[in-house]
Amino acid sequence: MSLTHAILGVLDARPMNGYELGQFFDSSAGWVWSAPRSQIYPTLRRMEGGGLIEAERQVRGTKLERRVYSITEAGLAELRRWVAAPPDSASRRDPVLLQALFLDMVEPDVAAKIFEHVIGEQEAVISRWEQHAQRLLDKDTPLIRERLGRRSPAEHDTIVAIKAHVFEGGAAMAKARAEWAAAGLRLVRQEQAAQKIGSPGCGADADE
Amino acid sequence: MSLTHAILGVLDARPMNGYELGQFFDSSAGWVWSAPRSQIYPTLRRMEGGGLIEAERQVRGTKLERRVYSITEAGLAELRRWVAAPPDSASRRDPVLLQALFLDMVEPDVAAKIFEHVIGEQEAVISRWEQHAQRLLDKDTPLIRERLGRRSPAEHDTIVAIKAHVFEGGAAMAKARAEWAAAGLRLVRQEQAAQKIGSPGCGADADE
DNA sequence: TACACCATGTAAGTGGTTACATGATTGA
DNA sequence: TCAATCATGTAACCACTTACATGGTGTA
Repeated sequence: MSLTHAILGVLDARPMNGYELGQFFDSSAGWVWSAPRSQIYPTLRRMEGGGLIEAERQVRGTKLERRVYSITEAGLAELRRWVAAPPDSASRRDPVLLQALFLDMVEPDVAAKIFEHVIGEQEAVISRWEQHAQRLLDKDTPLIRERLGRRSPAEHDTIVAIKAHVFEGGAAMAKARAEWAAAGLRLVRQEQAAQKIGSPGCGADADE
Repeated sequence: MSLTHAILGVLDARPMNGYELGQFFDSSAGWVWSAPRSQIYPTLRRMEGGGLIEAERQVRGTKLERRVYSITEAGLAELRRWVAAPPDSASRRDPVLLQALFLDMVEPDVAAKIFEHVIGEQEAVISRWEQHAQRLLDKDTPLIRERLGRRSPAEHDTIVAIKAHVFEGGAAMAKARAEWAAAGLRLVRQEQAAQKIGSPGCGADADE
């Protein structure tokens, strides 16, 4: 139940309603975890039932009600317990690796397109993660300010260093993936070249 | 529906029954994708219904029946279609990054233990992926032999190069993760040291 | 005859996605 | 008054996990 803990971690920075949480998870800040609102609202109700968070009803205008949730002592304890527990190594399935496993079944130029697609995608991901890491180091995101406001100034540098490190990690993983795809691209380009030389019967065949 | 395609990819090497597929997905070869048998059997039935695979009933002894599935022309076409299609970039949630995001909430030595745990775990993963990559390059796994048996010898080196590249990719991702965790460990160790110097009141406080 | 392995499933539950439903408030 | 945004949900579905159920076969 990672969503529960993601929500606890956000509400530890400041109280929010479901709508705001949804916006947050949609933003780049929520890149590490995300959830549609249809999952957020029921989860909040469940968490409230479990005593991890508590709601304060507010009314905008005359009728529009919103439920602003804050983390409780029990929620804080649960968050700390979960953070300190060894992460369970669930089998990480990777659809892209699975697809690449069968790339020998298609023409080299099709395989090349797949790798190029991955490279482009990952490059966008890298810059997004890195930008956010920098913003955190600069203490320049809406949430980090609020979060730091509740902590002693002596801790501030450590806190942003750890949070930024997570986003640098996301960038690092994306880089590894992009480099892997680039190597794959070189691999299929070689294959493509070998095919061109081999096919018009201009001699010098490899293994026969 | 990645499991469907994973199964198609395996059955393209040779016909198998559900039990064998289960064994395969449990083995290191199935590290890229896995599924419990409770998911495999219904999926096979669905795929048979869809005409992607066809079953041959075999009887061992007098009563024990097994259904050996082979890929059909339609299945092969679907596999090729899926392989050539651009991978959809589903938001990749990462529970470990999420957990690390809140590591500032616990004592530095607890955070250090988490990072150490990740490092140890990833190192085991790296060697497994790398070993399998090497076995593929050596054409030395049960499945790759059967797979190559159905392809022209001229293709063999390309095929194993691509498949091995996938496992090298898995290793590369795990390495990136291990390095990230190692950097995280250095980060919290620094913090730990700063805390020790700072706490007994021996002066030289940073930011005040 | 007992144990490891072969073989195929069902059922209940979780976490997440997609689509749909409803209505209030604010500002151009 | 119209559109964008605020606000909270329900329903159906999908992929996957965990637990349970059943029985045959080969061999020590």
